[in-house]
Amino acid sequence: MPDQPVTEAGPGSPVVGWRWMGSSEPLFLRVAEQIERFVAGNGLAPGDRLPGERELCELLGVSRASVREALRSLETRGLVRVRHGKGVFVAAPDEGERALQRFSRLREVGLEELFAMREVLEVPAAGWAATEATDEQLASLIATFEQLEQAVRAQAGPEQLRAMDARLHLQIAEYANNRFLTMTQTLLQEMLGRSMDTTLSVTGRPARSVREHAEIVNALVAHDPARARAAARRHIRSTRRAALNRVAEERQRSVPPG
Amino acid sequence: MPDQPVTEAGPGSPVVGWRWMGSSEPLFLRVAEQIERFVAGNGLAPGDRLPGERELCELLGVSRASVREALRSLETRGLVRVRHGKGVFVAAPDEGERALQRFSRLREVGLEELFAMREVLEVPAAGWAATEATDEQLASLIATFEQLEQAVRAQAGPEQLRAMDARLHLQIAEYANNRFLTMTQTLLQEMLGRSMDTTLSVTGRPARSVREHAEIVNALVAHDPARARAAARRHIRSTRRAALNRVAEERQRSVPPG
DNA sequence: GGTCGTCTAAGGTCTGACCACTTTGTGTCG
DNA sequence: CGACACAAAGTGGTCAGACCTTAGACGACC
Repeated sequence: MPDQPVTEAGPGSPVVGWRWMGSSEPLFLRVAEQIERFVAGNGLAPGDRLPGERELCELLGVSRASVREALRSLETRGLVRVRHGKGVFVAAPDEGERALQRFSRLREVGLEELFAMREVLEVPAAGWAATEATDEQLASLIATFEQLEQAVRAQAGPEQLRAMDARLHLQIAEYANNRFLTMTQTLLQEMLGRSMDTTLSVTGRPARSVREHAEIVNALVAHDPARARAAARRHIRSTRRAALNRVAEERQRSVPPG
Repeated sequence: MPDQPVTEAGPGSPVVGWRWMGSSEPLFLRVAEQIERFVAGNGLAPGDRLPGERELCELLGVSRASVREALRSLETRGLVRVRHGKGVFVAAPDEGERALQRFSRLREVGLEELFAMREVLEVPAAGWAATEATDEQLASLIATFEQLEQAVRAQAGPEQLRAMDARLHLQIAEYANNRFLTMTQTLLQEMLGRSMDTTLSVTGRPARSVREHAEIVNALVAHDPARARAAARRHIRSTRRAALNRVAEERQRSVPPG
């Protein structure tokens, strides 16, 4: 009985058309999309009111429960504001919220861009951390470093190595005492992890990586910002070189010259 | 008539207790909170299953519609995953998503931190933009600059000045051709705007601001990265000094020395 | 032994009713 | 005439119960 054209949907407004059209995507999701389209299509601006729940039901040919679930979803996403006794309104997500949403959709960023950002963020972070880190924090940092060292010696899997590497850098960022920086660095590491085929993660030369990390940690322990910055810069550049080379190799292997 | 104990809620499970207990917070919101608490309280880990919808209804003493709306909200926030025919599960938001959420909750960041980040981000951005911006982009940048200049000449309100200032800097970041940087810069500007009392926005000395912006724009037009970086650094530092001074004054005025 | 139904539990949707909040208009009283 | 009170309409909020669809498990049949 499903997979049939919905009953008397005359040529007037076949908004839904076919129910269960194969995809079996939940109804409320499609309703949410349709409401989004409605807003965009009719050029509704933030603050504008859109049809009431009951009206939307009729418009879209679904029950009120589905419309309400769709609205809850849209409201949670900040696209819509539902006000008891007044109606449903297009919300005005502040610029920051919108940027965040675009951020979360920004899945694919080039490796070059990400590595450029690493240098931008991590070099000053290392400098600040050298100035500001407490002895306690330095001890914790050393512990993390030693774990990394041990993991390399034990020839741990690349997945694990990458996680430890990320953790070390994140820790340094944290000790720079700048919450915005910490957040951004977290995001960056996350996207880097996703962008690199996990297998070619820790740049290939674990031994070298350990040496470079050691230089950074030593500079931090010595409270020497300039040396910390330099060490961080060297490390990131070397990592970048290795990663990009790998990617190039990979590409060459899959698409042989012809 | 509200503000009364809900009817025959015996001592069995007075989970809800009083409806409309003053706050009139929608039920489904409270339900969502309770489910969150349930997950946290019982130490449920990502992947764990939580009680079915009908069970939750009974547990919380509400209807299934409310439970479902709450779940929709939680699902949209990525805290929960609802799977047809199987049940409701605690979701495993990836680290990036969680960082993003913390980011959006991170409302109050010190001005010092934000200005430090401005320097970190905008100085290299100016350098890259000097190298990479196309003639077309430079023309657009100049247009923006002239609008700012004109606004200053016309003694526009601080609100508007700040918006134009933000737009100019955002544009530069964009021309650096690094999507991650652009996003981060957008977020930063947004938080700066929120952190400064809007009135003390554009640092006070509009004329000086225009001159400094002019230096940056000129360096970009000349495709001179070093000069662009230097100009950007000067501008940000001068802006920071002015802003922090203002804040200090403000504080002194409201809390006179004792 | 593998395959195919059937049964069960779970989410998905619908219906219609009623409750609560807002606004508005209207009517009464000062 | 004006101000306040109340009632009605419109809109979101909640409830109750029913039925449908899906996923998985279990058992009968080939």
